[in-house]
Amino acid sequence: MIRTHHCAELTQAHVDQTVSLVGWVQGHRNHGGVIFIDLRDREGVTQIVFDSEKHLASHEQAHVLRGEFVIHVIGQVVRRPEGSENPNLPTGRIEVEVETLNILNASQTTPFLIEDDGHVTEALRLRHRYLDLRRPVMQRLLRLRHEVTHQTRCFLHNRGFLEIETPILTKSTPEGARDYLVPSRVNLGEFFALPQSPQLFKQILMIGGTDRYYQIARCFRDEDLRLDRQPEFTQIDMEMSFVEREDVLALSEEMIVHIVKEAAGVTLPTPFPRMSYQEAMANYGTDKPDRRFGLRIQDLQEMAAKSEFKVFRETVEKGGAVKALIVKNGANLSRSKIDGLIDVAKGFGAKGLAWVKIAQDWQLDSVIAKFLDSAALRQALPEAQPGDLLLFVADNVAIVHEVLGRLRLYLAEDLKLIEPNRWEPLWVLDFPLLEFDQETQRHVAIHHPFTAPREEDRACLESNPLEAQAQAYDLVLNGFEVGGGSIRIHQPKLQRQMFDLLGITKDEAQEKFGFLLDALQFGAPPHGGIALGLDRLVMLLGNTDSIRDVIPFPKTQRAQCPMTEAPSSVSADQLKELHIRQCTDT
RNA sequence: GGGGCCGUCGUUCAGCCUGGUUAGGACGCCAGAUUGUCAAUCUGGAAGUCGCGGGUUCAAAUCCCGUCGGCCCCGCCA
Repeated sequence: MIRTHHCAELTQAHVDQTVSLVGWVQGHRNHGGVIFIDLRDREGVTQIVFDSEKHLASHEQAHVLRGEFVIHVIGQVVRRPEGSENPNLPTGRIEVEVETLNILNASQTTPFLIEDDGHVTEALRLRHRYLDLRRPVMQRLLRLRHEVTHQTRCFLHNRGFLEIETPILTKSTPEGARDYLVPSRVNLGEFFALPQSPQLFKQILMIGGTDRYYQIARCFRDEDLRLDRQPEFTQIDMEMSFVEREDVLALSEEMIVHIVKEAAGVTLPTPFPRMSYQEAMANYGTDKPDRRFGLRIQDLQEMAAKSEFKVFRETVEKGGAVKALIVKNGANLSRSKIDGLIDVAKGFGAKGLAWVKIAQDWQLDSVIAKFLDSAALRQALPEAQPGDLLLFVADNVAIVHEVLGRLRLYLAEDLKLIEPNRWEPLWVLDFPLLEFDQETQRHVAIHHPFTAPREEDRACLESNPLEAQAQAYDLVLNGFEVGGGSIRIHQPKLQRQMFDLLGITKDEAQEKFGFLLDALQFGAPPHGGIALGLDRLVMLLGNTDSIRDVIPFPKTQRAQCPMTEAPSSVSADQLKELHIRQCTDT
């Protein structure tokens, strides 16, 4: 070993020892007769000193050192002179007087400084990710991610789960996201698909008698990117046999609490609150409510129906909805600020945004005040008080929820309603099984086609399938969907019925999912599971605002890697071997 | 496919609205000075096709059009 210690290790206890350190030159402070350098490695920083009076040769050598040179030094640990300790550094009470300097590698001047608060554009960071990763912030996030996966493995191992790998080269499936395709040279004209999730394999594993499976599984979806979405991402994927919904919820809740506590030191409030999908939509306008702040959506249907305000009354008469947000102490917002909110609401799809300031004694201050009955409003909104601002949207229910749901998040950000270090996990339950897709004029599964309906809804699958509820559940943390799962269909007859409802013919079903239908006929156990979004979870725990910060080598929004410049064109020979011809449609 | 913001020395920003000096600051870089710094300091210096292309104009970093790239959002993400 070249080194005897890492760069965050030395303390007063090591004084007088001769040590050997390696690392990167973080900065140099040249005082003439003495040169200070911060030596950095993964663990931290130690100050090393080149003193011309003590070690003239190494001091002479040290003049060539520049940022990010890789060096090896041997020297004595000494206590720093009185008054020159650095309390901000764990190693700040000591330094190493260098006797021998060995330059292991030089470095060009870096395109940006290796420091946490360096203002650098992300594009440049990604192009030189090897430099970006040297920053302590990134080291911290890499380590956090490792801790999360490590704790996951510890927990699930102790609960009897087996870690099992499933294929990366697999079969394209018709439903869901776009597949990434991989041509097969051996089977010309045919393609593998990269898995969107290991869904079918984990079900097959249950049928294979594995009982409890998990995998830190890479998943691929060829869809557009967002700040919390990458084309390849990682799921903590798990499945259990002979379980009901409560079993999966209980075990995954316990697991999350364990991981988050052990990996990040965060204590989540337990038990996790639960909310139906209907409740989430009605109160928060989304299926992933951020409950770190209030600002719940208020229903004003009754009041609006009787209102003299034509927009409200006619909306109700036409079957629409009228709902509102109560902005606490919002009456002091300026008119121009409110005009800004109106524009924001329009941007979210609203035709308009009515507003009312509640003044002293429930006097209403608004351009529509004369149409509104203060007493009726007061009765409809028991939580509202003088000093508050009311924001109304009247439209069809879907738009009202969309607009108020997004406006709610906008206001939380804008008015700084979210206290830091607050954690709000939430189970969202009772999802509908199906929804009707106007575009294709057919039913589509809300979760996926293998999700079981509630037992009591089996009958209405035939008569009124849109009424059926799924045995599905989502885990929401601070407004992000960090997990989802369901109890699966384990009876072939029900699975066929489901495919029928989705408009998948028998032939199609057999061609695409035949192996599952076959397997279900040979004694498939009841089973269910869940998949957690590892990247999103680490992003939240790491208190960073982009999924790219917790993926070592992420893609940009155009799904490219700035460092490797993937994807790239390939040689004509490679294509020829695969019998692939490129056509350029213009 | 659509909407929004952004692009200026190595980096990060100002300048652009209201066209007109030599495009400016900070950090970094280079050279010199300096024995207790840790955002070291002091002195001096180098460094810019103003993303790219076209247009308007006597004159474009600045106005207009297009295009490329980055980010955010809608669609999409069973």
